[in-house]
This record gives sequence, C-alpha cells and structure tokens, in this order.
Amino acid sequence: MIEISNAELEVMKVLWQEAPLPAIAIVERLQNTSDWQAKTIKTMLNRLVQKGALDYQQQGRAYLYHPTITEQDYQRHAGKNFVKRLFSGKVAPLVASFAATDNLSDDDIRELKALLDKLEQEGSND
Amino acid sequence: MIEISNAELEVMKVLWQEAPLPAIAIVERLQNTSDWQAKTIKTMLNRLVQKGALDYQQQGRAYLYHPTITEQDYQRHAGKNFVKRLFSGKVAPLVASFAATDNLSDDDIRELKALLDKLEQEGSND
DNA sequence: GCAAAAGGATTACAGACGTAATCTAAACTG
DNA sequence: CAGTTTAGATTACGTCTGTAATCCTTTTGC
Repeated sequence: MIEISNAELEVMKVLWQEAPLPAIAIVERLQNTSDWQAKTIKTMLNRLVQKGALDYQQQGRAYLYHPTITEQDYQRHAGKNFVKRLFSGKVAPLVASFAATDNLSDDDIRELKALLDKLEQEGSND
Repeated sequence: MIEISNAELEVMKVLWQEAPLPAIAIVERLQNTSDWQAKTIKTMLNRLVQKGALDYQQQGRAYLYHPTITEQDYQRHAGKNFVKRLFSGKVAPLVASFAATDNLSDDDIRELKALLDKLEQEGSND
C-alpha cells in the first residue's frame, strides 16, 4: 500500500474533500491552513503522483488532480498499521490509553457504545 | 515529546519489557525478531540516547541501557498524534474503520464494551 | 606481552521528507 | 511581437532513517 507522509497527507485531505481540482485551487485551500509556498505544494503533488496516490487529467495547460485511493481505505490501512506497531494490533488498548489521559469525553464514550451495539447487532465477526 | 522511528521502536520495546540491559543482551533479544546486525542496533541505541529516549549507567566497560519514558506514556503520545492526524482526534471513527474491515472480532467488541462500562462508572470526563 | 575480541564512538551512504528555487515552455498582455 | 506571468519539470539541500562499516581503546586469551 502507498505510504503518505505527514505533509503529503494535508494535500490528500484537500482532494478527499473535493476532487478533481487544479493545482491552483489546492494551493488556495492550503494557504488557509498552512504556510507552504505554492512551489512546495507543487512538489508534493508531484510526489503524490509518482507514488500513485494521485492521478490527473490534462485540462488545457493545467492538470486536474484526483485521489486514486479513498480516504476510508487509507484510514483503514494506516490505522491497522499503527495499531499493530504500537498496540499489538488490538484497538481496545488504544482506546484505554485515550481514556487514561482524559482524551475520551462522555460523549465519546456514548458514541463508542452506540457503535459497538450496532456492530453486535450486525452479527458475528470471527 | 521525543519522536521514535519504526526501527528504533523495536529497540525500545525490548527495554520496555526488561531494563536495564547491556547492549549485548538487547542484540540477542532482537536477533530473534529481526535480522539486524549488532552494529545496526548499536547505532539505534546511540540515536535513542541522543534523542533522550534512553539513558544508561556504566557497568565496567559496557553500558546498561534503560528507557526514560514509559511505554504507556509513549503510547498515549503517539496514539493521540495519530488519531489527530487521521481521524480529527476522535477515536470512535478509528474503531469504526477497524470494524469495517473485520479487524474487530466479537471478543474485541466485548473487550471494548467492558472497558467503556468501566469508564462510565468511574465518572465524568468532560 | 601480544594478538584477537569486544565495546562504544565516529563515519558512511542511499532514500524519504520538508521546504523550496530554478528551468523551460506556453499563454496572456499591452 | 516582446515581456511577463504561469504551469509543470527538474534540481537543491539539510535532516531523519535504515543499515551498516571503520576506528579507537580496553580487555582477555594464549
């Protein structure tokens, strides 16, 4: 699976929100949330194309970029990797570690319980 | 907070299991789970000391290494960062993404529910 | 006592990453 | 038409990482 670096991920997020977009629009959106130069963003677009995370169509003299992987797929891949690396692949200890530092509000707990109830209803996963 | 790379993390894991240890013992333990040369592991020990993730006492001509951060603290830090990066800081969507690819067994679900029940009892977290 | 082994310190080196600047060709502007 | 702007392509460069090798010093085995 494609590995996406931290900085590159910010570019992907823009395109996961809306695609396809020309470089200029991506630059605009990122100038709200970062202080990267346009050239820096172009570099990342290039690298993402080389990695196969983005593709593009020519539109006049410019390109229209779009992701080749969905955000969900990337989240699943990266989440699984991360949890494997640090929590032996089990997600419960991660949740526990969140709880241990008050990073889990009552709302979060409710949300998780609702999610788990739904999963339980949906049937067996073994 | 100290950033620990993938390879370095394997070294930390050894010392989180048992510390302090001399380099030679760390090398031995890692030769079961990796194919790194002893020299490679020494390099990582050096870097971890420079980063401040490890410290050591001299024991004769050798060093006895030990972590300066607990595994729990590192997990919390890294977990929080990761979830912020990819899931807007909310852990529930990560759990959902695990569920979406059958990475969540019935046992996992039970474990999580038990954890959440306990948290709910323990009182308010807002 | 001298050669070999062993420990740590220093150096190496290619690829990824963050952050751009420069180059080149096309398009627009006056 | 000539100069300027713009798009993408190429090059740059320091840091971090993975993966060692070499160097220096001390210890140890004959």
